[in-house]
Amino acid sequence: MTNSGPDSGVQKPRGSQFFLANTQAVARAFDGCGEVVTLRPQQRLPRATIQNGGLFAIREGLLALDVIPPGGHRQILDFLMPGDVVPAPGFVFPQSFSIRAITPSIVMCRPGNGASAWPTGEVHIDLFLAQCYSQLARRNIHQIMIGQLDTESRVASFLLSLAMRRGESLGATHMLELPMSRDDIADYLAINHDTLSRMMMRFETLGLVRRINRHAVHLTDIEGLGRHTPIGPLLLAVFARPACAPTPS
Amino acid sequence: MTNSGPDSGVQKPRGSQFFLANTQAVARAFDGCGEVVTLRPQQRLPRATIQNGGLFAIREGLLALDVIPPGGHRQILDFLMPGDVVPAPGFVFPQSFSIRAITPSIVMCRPGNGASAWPTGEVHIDLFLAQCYSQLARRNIHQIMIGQLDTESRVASFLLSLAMRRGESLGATHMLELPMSRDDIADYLAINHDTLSRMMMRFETLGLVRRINRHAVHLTDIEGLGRHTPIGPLLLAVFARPACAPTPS
DNA sequence: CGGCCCGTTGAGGCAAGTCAATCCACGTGG
DNA sequence: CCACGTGGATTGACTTGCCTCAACGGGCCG
Repeated sequence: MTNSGPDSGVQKPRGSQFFLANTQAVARAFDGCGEVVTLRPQQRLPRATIQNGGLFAIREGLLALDVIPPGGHRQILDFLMPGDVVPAPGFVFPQSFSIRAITPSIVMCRPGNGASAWPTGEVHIDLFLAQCYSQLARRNIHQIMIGQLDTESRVASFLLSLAMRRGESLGATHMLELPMSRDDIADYLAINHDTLSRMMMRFETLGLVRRINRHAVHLTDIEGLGRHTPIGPLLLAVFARPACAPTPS
Repeated sequence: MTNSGPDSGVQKPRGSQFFLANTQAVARAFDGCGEVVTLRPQQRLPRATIQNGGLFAIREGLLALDVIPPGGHRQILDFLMPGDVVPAPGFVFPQSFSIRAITPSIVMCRPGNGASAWPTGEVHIDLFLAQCYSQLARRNIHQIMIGQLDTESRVASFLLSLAMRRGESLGATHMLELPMSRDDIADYLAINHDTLSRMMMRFETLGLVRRINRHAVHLTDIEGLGRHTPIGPLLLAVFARPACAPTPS
């Protein structure tokens, strides 16, 4: 891997500017064509809304995309942030899927799945294709994390990817909020929360992170964390920019 | 949803007819706008082709979508069959991803990712949105399989899902070809091939399957297999129809 | 007939899961 | 301002399912 080294920090200055642009573009595209839902923590999008199909765009807040298969444990497929767009048709079995707010959130819901839902030829559709690809890319990475990394690598990858998604470029150190509970993180990483806790403690004794409180950690050694995951480059490629969005012409 | 209950068996006569229709629609949409590549077993799509981006449609054969992260093991994200369409932008890190033929295959490659690649307003774009959603749905299910099922359930789920994808509706018994190697299956299920082998043997002694030869098994007790996976309804929803395709109006 | 590759077994170890106890942060009410 | 209760987080002891590694077997092809 060529860029977990010292030069990996070389900043592509895309981060927050692009992020903002993307979020706003999404908001514009959804404007006036669907309901806007406000959610309080732990509240879910109404099932009816989900079963209507369509697209969900995150306007504000942090949310979790949950699945609870019949007779199974909860699993979190993704954490959603402003600018993310999730297509309902990906939820093949709507009663098992839900979108749950972790912090107070605003979600825009746009009905209709096909291109016909948009005025023909409009750029919006490219935007949503890009979002769709982005979702796919994230699932692919997540799959790799779950499928072949051990606990240590998973946790390190998670912390790094979250820091990357949070927008700004990464320095040597980074303050990271973790609004979600340990259970949420554990369910995202497909490990149990005891093991997660042990691993976080281990990272602390290794001097990689410092716990501020329940909902915030200070990543004191980004590069060190990077050495604990084999997929640093992949994470950068997927999470360091909000989407494989088309460059606006 | 309405189709997990006992009435879910109520056959939407989707199976093979729809499957054929879908495959043909995809072929038409790709016709004349990109190269057609023929692959022999274990051959991969040229890296250059993948890095060009665009979409890949399977015309014939069985293929595997591989990832080999830098320094990691091979992982198979999906098995691809005729009618499937995979968007390259999902491969965030093209040098890690590849499309490999398992049986002799034909793949159509269409350049361009955005809607602009298609004549505006054409139905094709709906078709590909649907395919994109279908990919997403499959990744979601796969995630659940890897993330929370034990070995036994994974193998049972795999056998069932493969039988479902093969088109026809399932009876009490089913002849299933397994053109891929045990290693391929193991890498798809994120278990090692020793464990997989043990599990297949176990299913045989339980009377659930009968091994015909290296590349074929007879599923002698579909319902029994179903009792070994908690996610039967999910599998049906995702795999029993080729895609969440738009109903042609 | 012989070699090779793929698949099947077996023995043993370890990482991670389970279960249960404890700790701590935080809010509440006296 | 402090005792108290609650729920999340941490820790420890124990168990186990799966991986590892190594040997064996059996088709398949030259």
